[in-house]
Amino acid sequence: MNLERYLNPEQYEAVMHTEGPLLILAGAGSGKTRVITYRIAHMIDSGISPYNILAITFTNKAADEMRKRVDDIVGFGADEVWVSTFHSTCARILRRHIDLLGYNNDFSIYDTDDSKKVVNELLKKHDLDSKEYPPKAILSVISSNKNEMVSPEEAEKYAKEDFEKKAAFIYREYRKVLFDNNALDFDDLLLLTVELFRKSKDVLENYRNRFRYILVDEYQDTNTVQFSFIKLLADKYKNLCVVGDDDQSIYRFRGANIRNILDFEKNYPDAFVIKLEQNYRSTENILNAANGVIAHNIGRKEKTLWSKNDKGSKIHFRQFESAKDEAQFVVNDIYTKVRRRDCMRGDCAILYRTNQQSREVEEAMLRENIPYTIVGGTNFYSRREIKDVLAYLKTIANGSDNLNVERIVNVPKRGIGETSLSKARAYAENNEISLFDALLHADRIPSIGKAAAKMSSFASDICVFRERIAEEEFDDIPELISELLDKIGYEQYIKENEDKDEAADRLANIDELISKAAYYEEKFAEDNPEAEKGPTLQDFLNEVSLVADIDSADMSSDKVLMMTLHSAKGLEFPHVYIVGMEDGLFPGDRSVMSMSSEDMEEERRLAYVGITRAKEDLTLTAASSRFLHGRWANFPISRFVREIPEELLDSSVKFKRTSIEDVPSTPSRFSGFGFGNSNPYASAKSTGFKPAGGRPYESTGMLDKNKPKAVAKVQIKPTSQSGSVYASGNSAPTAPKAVAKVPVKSESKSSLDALKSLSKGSDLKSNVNYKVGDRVSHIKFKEGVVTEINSNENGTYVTIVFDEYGQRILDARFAKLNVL
DNA sequence: AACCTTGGTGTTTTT
DNA sequence: CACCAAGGTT
Repeated sequence: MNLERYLNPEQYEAVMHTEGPLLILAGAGSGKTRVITYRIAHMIDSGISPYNILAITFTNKAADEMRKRVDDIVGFGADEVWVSTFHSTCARILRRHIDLLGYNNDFSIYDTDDSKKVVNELLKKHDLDSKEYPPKAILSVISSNKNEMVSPEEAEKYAKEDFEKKAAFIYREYRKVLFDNNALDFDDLLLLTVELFRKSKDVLENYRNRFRYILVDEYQDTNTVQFSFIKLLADKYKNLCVVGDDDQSIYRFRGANIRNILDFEKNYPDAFVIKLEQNYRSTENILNAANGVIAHNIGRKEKTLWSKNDKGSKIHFRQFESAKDEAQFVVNDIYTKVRRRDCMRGDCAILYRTNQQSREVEEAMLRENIPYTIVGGTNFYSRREIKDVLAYLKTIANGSDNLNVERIVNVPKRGIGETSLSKARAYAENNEISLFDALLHADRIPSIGKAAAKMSSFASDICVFRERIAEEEFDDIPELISELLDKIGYEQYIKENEDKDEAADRLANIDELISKAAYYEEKFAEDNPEAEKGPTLQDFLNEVSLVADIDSADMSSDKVLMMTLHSAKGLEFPHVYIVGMEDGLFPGDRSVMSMSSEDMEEERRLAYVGITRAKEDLTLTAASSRFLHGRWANFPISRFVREIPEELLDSSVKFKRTSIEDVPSTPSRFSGFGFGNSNPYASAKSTGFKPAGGRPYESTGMLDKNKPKAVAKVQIKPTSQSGSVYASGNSAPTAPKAVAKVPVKSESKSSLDALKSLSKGSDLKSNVNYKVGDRVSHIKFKEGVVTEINSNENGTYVTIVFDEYGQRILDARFAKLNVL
């Protein structure tokens, strides 16, 4: 490999320095990923066994990408490198050895919701008022204690005020409950792995010898327990390379300790330090804007990013009257750029401080029919139907998990109510058995009556699945899930208890889960070419518990991306919009009011991260007032905008509101169709057009849920050459030109729901892109031939004869079929 | 036992 | 506003 051709001198040095502790201070856009991948490739090339390399990345997505890129360079061995996140790495280690700590290897992983439930129950049990002791606050105490490796006993000892004492007490109880349920929360994964290493020298020695070369990306965001984990592993060979940028440390709230990177040279006195300061990503203007902002932080490692890139255009800044105008401006701007062929939709990202800000922008996107993807928000895996199914799977895997048993024991309804359940609970507690075991032998519970039969039938159904897994009767996890759903009648339960749209949504999500399982099976087979068996149920549960929102984001289809500034870390886009640049929002209330310089500096780093995502074009927007926390409030322009050197901004009205007439608009788009037609005032408010007479914009037209009977005339217009119609989520492949009359349902909870169901209506129809006789492929059932397509009032159903699975009738809305 | 209404509450960011 | 929890009703 002639590496010098591909790397600058500093990068080259970092790649070649494979032995001993190494700190790479990599400024934003300085080719960090390039260095890491070439470094791993070089190591493999120079004879180091890929089996001895551990690379910790921040997300699973980054891990997959890194493996792929290494593979592209060396062509072999990349799949033997252990690349994954802290949490996944620890989960894998614990699945093998946690019995040494008294847990069972089939442990469940609890998410934040689960943890919150446990805390709530504990508060109730000990008669503590949840107002005086907010579960959220308690949880954050528990979490930071775990991150700092403080035991409940120590926490109780050091607690001074009443709240601290009670929190420490709940912490102790919480640990007990999780242990009894054989469950681990996110923090436990790290903490218990460190405990394991300290307890078992054999296990530690084993992993030390395995991971002789360790690489940690995004090192500025590691917390104390992660630091210990790495230090324990690396202490024998000391081949530890950490990569990071202290200016991009944005996870203090979850325990990240910026001192880990600032003090690296103190912890490893013989550490070699390399600074990467040449930026290859952004225009000079963008880079200077970022430098101008971050310069206001003190106590950073001194570095100056520079670039040979062009100046580029200036930073655009606009302030609007409301968040709605702001959103409309951004959406119009993207529309215009795309139409002018300045860029593709997928080149544009809209970033915001808080997830709820996505709402206003999403509405504008839907109004203009621009395809988009929202990363994050309500996590797929925290949806009710998904949690239900996963709770069944977790119960099958781990019978001690009372929390998940409670969730599903009467879902779908099987007539097991609170009274009989509390008897079962009491029985379990008195006999020191799990709730599940109590249910299984419900006939032994005193005075329980006819609920006993229902309970034991529920429990034995679960047991049957357990046995069948042990007997290897299921080919794969999708099959297991499908049979489970059949057995418990989940689909029927959803259809009976939700209205049609909602039911369709939920069933689509379940279908998505099955697809994810199928995809995971494939990925597992690729990653473990030697494996004779597929992944276990525990493997799958690991995977789904530890996915980040960003991991499953589809970046390749041409859609505008919307995400929080946090999620955008590590990514780059030609065109970046940051909305909500307001003091009080960004920087947030807390940091403004508390005036804690640490909070404020972290917000500023977040601004720095946001700005440096942009390659060519950066647009910052603000609203002078917005509806927040249930009321209208006024917001001044963010100090971070003011910290950008004035000459870099394009706006002549820099600190004045852009009046609505100044919003550049694209008139042709709004003539003839669109929501605006049904109400000129709504149109005016959202697009910047004033209706004749200049009346004030008080009406929100059909988007107002107080006018439920409104009928919107919508033309779904093709927005690309291929003529696709889009909604959030999956794109649909055909282009109906028809004008659809869609009633806005009175139950619509919000204007957003109304808009969504409108675009979904068109989406569903257009989803059928195949006809009788077509050969199609399905993610689970592989290939087959369409023999029949039927529509009735419930929807469209496709009959397909699959090569391997025979005839199936699938709901056209959910089946993801590709024409071959 | 299941459903519906009301009221009170909270509000960053995420594995 | 939007979500959840508790209480009252069928």
